[in-house]
Amino acid sequence: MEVYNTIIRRKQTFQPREPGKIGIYVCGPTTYNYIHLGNARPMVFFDTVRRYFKYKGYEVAYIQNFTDMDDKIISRAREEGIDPLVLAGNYIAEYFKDSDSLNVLRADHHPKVSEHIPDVIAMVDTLVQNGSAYVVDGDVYFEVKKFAGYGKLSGRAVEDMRAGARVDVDGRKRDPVDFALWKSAKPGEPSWDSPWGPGRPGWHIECSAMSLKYLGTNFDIHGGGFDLIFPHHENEIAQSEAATGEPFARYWMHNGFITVNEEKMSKSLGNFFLVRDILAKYPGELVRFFLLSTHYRSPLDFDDEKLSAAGRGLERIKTSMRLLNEALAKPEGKESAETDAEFGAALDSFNDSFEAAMDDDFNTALAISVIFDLAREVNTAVQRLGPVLPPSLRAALLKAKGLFNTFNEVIGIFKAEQNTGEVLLDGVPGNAGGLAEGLLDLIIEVRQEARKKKDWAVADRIRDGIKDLGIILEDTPQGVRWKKQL
RNA sequence: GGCGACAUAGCCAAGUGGUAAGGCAGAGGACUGCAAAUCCUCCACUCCCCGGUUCAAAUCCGGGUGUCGCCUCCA
Repeated sequence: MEVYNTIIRRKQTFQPREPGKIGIYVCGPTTYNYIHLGNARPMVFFDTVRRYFKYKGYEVAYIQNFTDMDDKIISRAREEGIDPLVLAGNYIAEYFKDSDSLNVLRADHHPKVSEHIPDVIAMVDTLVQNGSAYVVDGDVYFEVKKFAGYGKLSGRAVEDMRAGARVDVDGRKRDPVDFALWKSAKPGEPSWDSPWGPGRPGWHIECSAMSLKYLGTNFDIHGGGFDLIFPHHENEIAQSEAATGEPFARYWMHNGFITVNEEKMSKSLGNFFLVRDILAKYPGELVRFFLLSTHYRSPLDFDDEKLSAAGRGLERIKTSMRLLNEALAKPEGKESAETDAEFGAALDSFNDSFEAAMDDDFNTALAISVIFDLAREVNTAVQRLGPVLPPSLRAALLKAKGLFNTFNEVIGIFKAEQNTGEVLLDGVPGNAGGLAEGLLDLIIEVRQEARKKKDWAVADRIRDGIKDLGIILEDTPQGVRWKKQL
């Protein structure tokens, strides 16, 4: 399979460090707020990468960190008058609520900086000892000019960076491009003891320390958003390779941005959408589907209309699943001569197409188009079906169902239980749901009686009225089907 | 200023040398009491513009225009 590697700027045949095993490290959020859609893209995308490798039979170690200690967390905690780690912990809990909604599986480890201070200190110490870093008044800086390969990921020359430095130079640094490994604590700031005095880790060092701890050197995939290429990942490479003397990561994968009105969505621009707020209006699977419907390296513009349009497409796939299950529920009947042989044959090609798409740098947009092709094929086969199901068609439908499930295992856009089309009413679990559904069944029954009497005025009034409440009724030869409006 | 990415129909979006996937919207038809859902048909002589290479280019090369991003915390 081919994977685009940022460090060489082109696709490359993927070869894991060890056959059959893959280690992935993805940079997670700084937890001082709820996550926004821009954070969700790498979560969903790399989750899909991980799912696909598993599907391919690899043993995957998937690590995603939380930055639970940094300047923004400290200032936010100060505003709210609570302990920074408590604040960060709260948002980590909220993070998981959102990631669950997006069908993102838990990582094998979710390391936090605050719990890896000894690892960070050991690494910084190594860098100081071997001359890659220097200490100034309790701060420790990495000396960029000591690392010959600096700039290899982002394709920049150190000279250019000096020329373009926009920020006031910290006079204590030997060179403007040097960056902090350890920051001494100002009065009142949380801190840990270290050989250089009380302080806390710089931003970049945590990812180096934790990825190396869990995955070792030269691990397979390091991922994150495009904006992390420089300086974050560039610095990670420098400090990691300077510390270990070995290659850091083999493949660097970076997802493109979510934009709003063609502008980058970001916390600093203030034009971000919280996942939480989007989830209040749209199902998590739809958000996930939307995020995967564009190739991960392309920018993705977000607005309600685009999400809705994607929703109508997703609905088509779900409808197909529902029709498929309805057909499978029919009693078995006689083999009919005209059973569509092409159907079975067409099915065979879908799995190959799906894998080919995913093998080509995780082309989820193309992979999803294969799901649409499958849906059409299923719908066509089911369309002319009578009251009974011939055995050969049953076999083919079961095969199609297996394909849907396989694809879904990777893409993760619907939950298995939802395949039947049994959609729960909004926010009414348990008894209340039973009540709501009971009322719904009753009103449908009444409407059927009206239809029997050809009282179309009453029948239509019920259908229209119920639609305003968000329930769509569909009359079919087999009876009435209802579903929640998206 | 330095570095980089992208430009495909009304919209979203695949496609990196062989003659334009898929989805949404739209038009017509089948089905339906009418709808909905579903199916069938149609919907880019053309891929930002201009040159070039080639038997052949949306795809490669050169130039131009436009948009976006990184260089500062950011996924």
